[in-house]
Amino acid sequence: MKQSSDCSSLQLTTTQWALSEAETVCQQRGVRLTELRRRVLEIIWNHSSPLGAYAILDVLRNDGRQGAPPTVYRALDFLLEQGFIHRLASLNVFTGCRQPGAHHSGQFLICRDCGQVDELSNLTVDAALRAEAMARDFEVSAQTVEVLGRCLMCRNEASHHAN
Amino acid sequence: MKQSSDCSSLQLTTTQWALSEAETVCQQRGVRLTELRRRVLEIIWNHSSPLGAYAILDVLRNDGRQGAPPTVYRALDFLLEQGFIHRLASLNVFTGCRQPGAHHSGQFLICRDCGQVDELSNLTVDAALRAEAMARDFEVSAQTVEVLGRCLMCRNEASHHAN
DNA sequence: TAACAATTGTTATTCTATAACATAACATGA
DNA sequence: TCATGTTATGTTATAGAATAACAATTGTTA
Repeated sequence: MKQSSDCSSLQLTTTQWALSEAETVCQQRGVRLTELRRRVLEIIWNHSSPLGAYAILDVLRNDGRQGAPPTVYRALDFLLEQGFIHRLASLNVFTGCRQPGAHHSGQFLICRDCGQVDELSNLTVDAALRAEAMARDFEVSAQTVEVLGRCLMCRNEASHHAN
Repeated sequence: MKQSSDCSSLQLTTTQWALSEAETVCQQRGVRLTELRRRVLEIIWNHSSPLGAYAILDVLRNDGRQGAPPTVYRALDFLLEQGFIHRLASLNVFTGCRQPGAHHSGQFLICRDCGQVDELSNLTVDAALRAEAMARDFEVSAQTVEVLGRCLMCRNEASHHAN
């Protein structure tokens, strides 16, 4: 069994942890985490909330790198394929995956105010959806589970400003 | 308790049923199901699979009606607000709601081959997501639950062509 | 080094969605 | 009925998201 390192047990930022995990997985799989791909992954993890493709492109251009949309989308496609990031369909944004390389679909709580995302792995949800699919002879290839709402901090903010 | 009519118990097409339900709900709410809104709802229900906004626009233009994107999007916004249709975020398409007016989020099985959609109302999924949210002090405003895959018919098609 | 594959650069285009303002239809009270 | 305000639609332009197609570059391997 592969022993996966845990973010909290090391003296690393989450970004550093994510990058080194990605390096490891890529080596194991014989695929290349190029400078560009690495940088895009870093940009995503450095940001507190998920980023859109064009926001990532802006950062790349700030780096001094030349680039057009395909540059970003190709890197994103790679990172998605390898399971290093997730795409949130309801917002057209990308966020780092907490179980890199696992190729899972993921479930998300998304705050519509601050944009922060909480990634869940609720087996009940997953199992219930698979059961529904099976009952209908439906072959599942991907799940999109995104819960939009407001986090505690933003609710407190809002009620505070209301006074 | 309001007695809601059921599609299968009447000699109506599903489209006719959906339109008359919408009429009723609009009257109850004092909002207007205008010719345009009614027609957009009809277009969506008449089609076997969900439609994108621009596909709907094409149909409207075929009707001879003049129109630009905002024409369609405003009608869609109204229908979404009233709970007569759903938007499938993973495909950027719109599909008729089987419980019109209920303002629920819905759960969907979407066949990536034929595009057909099955709308679920799985309480376990809903409850599990709400529980996760509550545990994190997260206030839910909408759920996006979309399962992408292949329906039985399309799987049979595929294996048949493979021979 | 030659040849091939994988990656990135570049230009253009398609698809999705909204901003902003003009016009038309509807409702309401004087 | 007409003046007024509101709601809905028409219209033009643009923003935002994603991909097609081809060129140039880099990496790898025989």
